[in-house]
Amino acid sequence: MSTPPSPTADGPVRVPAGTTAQQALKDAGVPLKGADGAVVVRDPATGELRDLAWTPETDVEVEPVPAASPEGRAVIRHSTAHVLAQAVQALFPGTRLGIGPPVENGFYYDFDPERPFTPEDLTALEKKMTEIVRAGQHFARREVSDADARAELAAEPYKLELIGLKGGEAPSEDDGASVEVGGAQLTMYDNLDPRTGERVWTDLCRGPHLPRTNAIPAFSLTRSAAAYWRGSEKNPQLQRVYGTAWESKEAHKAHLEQLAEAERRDHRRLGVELDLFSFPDEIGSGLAVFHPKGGVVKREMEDYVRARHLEEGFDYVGTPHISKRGLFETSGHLPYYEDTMFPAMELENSEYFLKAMNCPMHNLIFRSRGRSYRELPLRFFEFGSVYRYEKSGVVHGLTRVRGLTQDDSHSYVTPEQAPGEIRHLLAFVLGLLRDFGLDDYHLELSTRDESPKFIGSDEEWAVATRVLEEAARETGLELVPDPGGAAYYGPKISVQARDAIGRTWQMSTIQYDFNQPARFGLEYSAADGTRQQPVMIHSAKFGSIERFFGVLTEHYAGAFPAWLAPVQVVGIPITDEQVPYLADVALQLRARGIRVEIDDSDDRMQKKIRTASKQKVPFVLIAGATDAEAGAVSFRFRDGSQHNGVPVDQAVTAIAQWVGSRANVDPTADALVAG
RNA sequence: GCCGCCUUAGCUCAGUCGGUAGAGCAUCUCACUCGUAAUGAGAAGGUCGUCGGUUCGAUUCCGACAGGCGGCUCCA
Repeated sequence: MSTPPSPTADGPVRVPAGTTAQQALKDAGVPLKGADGAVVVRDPATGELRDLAWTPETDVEVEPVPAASPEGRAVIRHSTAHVLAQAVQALFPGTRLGIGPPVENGFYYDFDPERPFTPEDLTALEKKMTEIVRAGQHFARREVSDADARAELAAEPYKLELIGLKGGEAPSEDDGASVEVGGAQLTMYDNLDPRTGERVWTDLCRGPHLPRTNAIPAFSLTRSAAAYWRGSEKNPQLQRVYGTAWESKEAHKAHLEQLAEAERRDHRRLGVELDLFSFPDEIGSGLAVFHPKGGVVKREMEDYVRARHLEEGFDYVGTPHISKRGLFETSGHLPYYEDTMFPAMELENSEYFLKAMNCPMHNLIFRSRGRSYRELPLRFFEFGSVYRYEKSGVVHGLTRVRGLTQDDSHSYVTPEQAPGEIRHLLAFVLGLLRDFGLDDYHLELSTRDESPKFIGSDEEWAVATRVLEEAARETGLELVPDPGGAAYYGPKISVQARDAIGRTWQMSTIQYDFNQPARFGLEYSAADGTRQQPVMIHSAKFGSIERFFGVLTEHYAGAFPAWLAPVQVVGIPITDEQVPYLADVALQLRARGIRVEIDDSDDRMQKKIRTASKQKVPFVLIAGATDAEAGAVSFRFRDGSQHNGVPVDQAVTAIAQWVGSRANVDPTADALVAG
């Protein structure tokens, strides 16, 4: 017996009036089970998704939506969220319901329980959910009037609030409320016992849902945490339970494996294992120290970035870490950021702040003497250390710290030069990211919204935004709008890079600023002898060195490219006899600038290989008596491949060339021979 | 900042129903001298995050603080 081909899986299916969508799909041979099976249908008249039990009043053509599609997964996850809520109310009677939408890779449901959930509670909930899924309860849609819904949900204050929202302003998409009360008509979803038809549980919900709970192929709960009701810190906090659900057990397993991989790559874990950096309590939260091995990687990054800036026409400058209050008043930062800066120190009747941004100091360098149009574009660059008093709950490894170093530059240009300068900066930062092995990215354009925090005229914003947008479009990269995400002084482009396991990170930013030049009274002499105000373009290429360090560590899972690796070569003697021989090889490598160590410990050589592998050293050179007599060494690479009996001078040259090429792929026996 | 959880040797973690603690790895010493991911034996290492309370006695129970983790809010 074979499943008939489903030519209609992607095409429309006719649902006759008075027939359920499910029956019509079945008659048309559309699969209803498995990852390709339809879970809901799209009503082309409205574009909305409908339950399979939907029975149209007139003939209609619908599109089946398979489980293994973004919308199909969202339906599975939304239905699983309902099962979770039912399980919570079964195990913890009296718990009130918040909202429970699908999200990327899963779902959550917010609750107001008697007490917060423990990990054991989650295990018990998962078990209860499995029972509910196995029971095969029907999800039954029921339209209700607002008044009836209010009566029915008298004990659910949060749901009542949502009903209240429906009448007034539309619930915003991003607080998740729309999944419950998105339409004009309120609906309830009843979970019915498949044998008795008895109503087991019910929830205010817009739908659509799977036909039955046992149509949920695979799910698990992942964690619980607090979340503000409707996303505002002014509101009380509810207990949010996160879970994931998928169209198949395989997809579920693959997702859990991806989470495990992310954990293995966590830069905080690798930072300890590879002895790269730490956050001593004695210094303070969010303040990193780099150990010698991390210091090597950091310095290689900085050296390369500094060299590239010089090649691209930037002038390297230097500025102090603290400044008097007036500077940040002039720049206009203080009213916006004083509470996220470290508190002022009082000295000699002046208040000094640790700097949280570099631009004001660069402006002073610009202003230190008269400037000519002939000097423009004038580009100041430095590794500027800044300090930001991040709230205690947001500090996170190297990606969110309180002390960081920006590879920060400010280009001063004429208004006419601005578009060209932005193109130049964009090409530069994209090239830099590529040089470090990040080559998959999209751009985000952050603009102002109606908030009063943005300064400057509408026209100025319009010009700046248009200039940025045009330069961004020219790259051909995907451009995602981010309204309201701009800095107070101007719009920005940010580069979002995708790492080796598909996560995106905000890296570079390019900001167009017409405000600070005015506030600092910056000017240059134009060709006609008049004094003109330059435009200032802020740009951080990595964002912060610390953050980029963390991202690279995770991107490469700690196995840095050879040119960045803290230790590039480890020499392993078969017996102590070969230590002097390897020491000589090491000397030759060091003469070529290679970072090499000899493992002359009294471990067995197998153990030394294991140690070098765990340290993710790109080149292991092994030498025994055979090699020494032949004037050769034997290579072992990270992937376990070997290249034995290589004459020393060839080996030294091959390694030096590989490192010098700044290749971001792992060296292997084949690659080295080919190279 | 808010909510919850966590903090025992350098790392990962046991354990003590209240009577001052243990393993593996790492470190050090000795033996072994070995051809591509763990040789064996021994030693050393902890005022159980800090401060306070309860108690005859606190690493254990309670509280505060610090640091960490997961979220939320925030992110120039």
